[in-house]
Amino acid sequence: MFKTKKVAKRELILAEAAKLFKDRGYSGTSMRDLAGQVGMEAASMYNHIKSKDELLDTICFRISDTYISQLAEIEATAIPFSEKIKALVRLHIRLMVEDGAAVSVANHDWKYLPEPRLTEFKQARKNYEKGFAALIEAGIAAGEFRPVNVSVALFTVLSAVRWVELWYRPGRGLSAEELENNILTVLLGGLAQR
Amino acid sequence: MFKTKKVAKRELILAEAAKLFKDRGYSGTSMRDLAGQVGMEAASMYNHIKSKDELLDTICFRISDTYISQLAEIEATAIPFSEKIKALVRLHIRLMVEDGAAVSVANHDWKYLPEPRLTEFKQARKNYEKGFAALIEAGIAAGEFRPVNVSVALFTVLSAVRWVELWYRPGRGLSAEELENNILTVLLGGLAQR
DNA sequence: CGGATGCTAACGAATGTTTGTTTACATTGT
DNA sequence: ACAATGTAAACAAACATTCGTTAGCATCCG
Repeated sequence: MFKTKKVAKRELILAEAAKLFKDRGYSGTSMRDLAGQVGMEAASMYNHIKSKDELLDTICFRISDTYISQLAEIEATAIPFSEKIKALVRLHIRLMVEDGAAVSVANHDWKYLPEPRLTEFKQARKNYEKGFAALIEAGIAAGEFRPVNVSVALFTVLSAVRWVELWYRPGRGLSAEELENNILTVLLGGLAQR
Repeated sequence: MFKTKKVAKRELILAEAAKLFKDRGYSGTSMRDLAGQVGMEAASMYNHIKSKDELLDTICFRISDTYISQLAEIEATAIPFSEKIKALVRLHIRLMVEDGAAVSVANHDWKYLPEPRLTEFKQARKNYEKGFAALIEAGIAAGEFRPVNVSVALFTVLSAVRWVELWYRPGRGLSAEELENNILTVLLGGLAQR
């Protein structure tokens, strides 16, 4: 007997939890709400999960780990810095489109992580930002980017991608590819006509 | 006898509520937490406020009203479209710097507004976005902006300003003015060297 | 005096989680 | 082949705690 069923149920709970956490927030979502969405009683979920905290932990760190490993991969690739930034922006957009609920939770509800995981998460994010900033800085040094304040550029780019979670619905108007191209045009080329 | 004292206490409660809602979220903040921050018992606050919902309502609509009235003012001013966009971006940054907690609450916790105020808030925001988008569209038509997707440009600009609430601390490194200039450079001129 | 403002105590409802039990099915021993 | 055993997964009920809010009473101040 394999536990494929059990894993599937756990994944179902995680997926529904991400959706509810995104819509109502972590504190605003009760285990009974979640159970209703999953299709069982709240108590029954504890056959598949350890706690509400654990759900949040799993959702947040899966996203965090994805970003970190992808950053390492891009750092190791021999392409111009502008292409590295593009690849990172594309990664953000793609993850947002494909797993928007989880990304949203990792962006907003990480603060409800209990210690010591909260500190670990913040550290991981800081490391990611540091790596991202280093790419921008190197791009400026290489003459590929304009000499703007690195932190401002970093956070402007990171934030400019967040609205996708709030607004974008695939199959309604823009395709994911058009979305990427438009955002990259604004971020890299700027709004003003040259 | 005037109620200046009562109003002052009410404003204190509102200010502390905005701070706590920002840090812990609306659902994650209890009235006892808030009372502790204000310096009285939870029950005592009800001499100054009607309910927890009312706090959220006041915080959200004060911000919303500010944006709407300022947009109307900018729309009525005879300046180039690029200057109108600049003025709006500056407004967002300035409000974020001056009243970051309230802006953050209006950005994130509006979804906990009870009906019918929730619908009113969403409608107000939609109207604001429509007005903002019209300015971008007119700017493109006038040849001031590059012909990008208007919605993408709108949300990219609106989001690019949100990180200020998460990251920027006045008096640490950048001044508010440098901040504005750097963000405007990235958004209007783009990251890439021309 | 009398209203404004604070407190303690308490309310019912909702919270995350544990307990005890049942059902259904897979595995084992013979 | 089949009863015995083990286990996964669901449930209802209850746990202690916390929630927003109200009631009743004290105290201060003009």
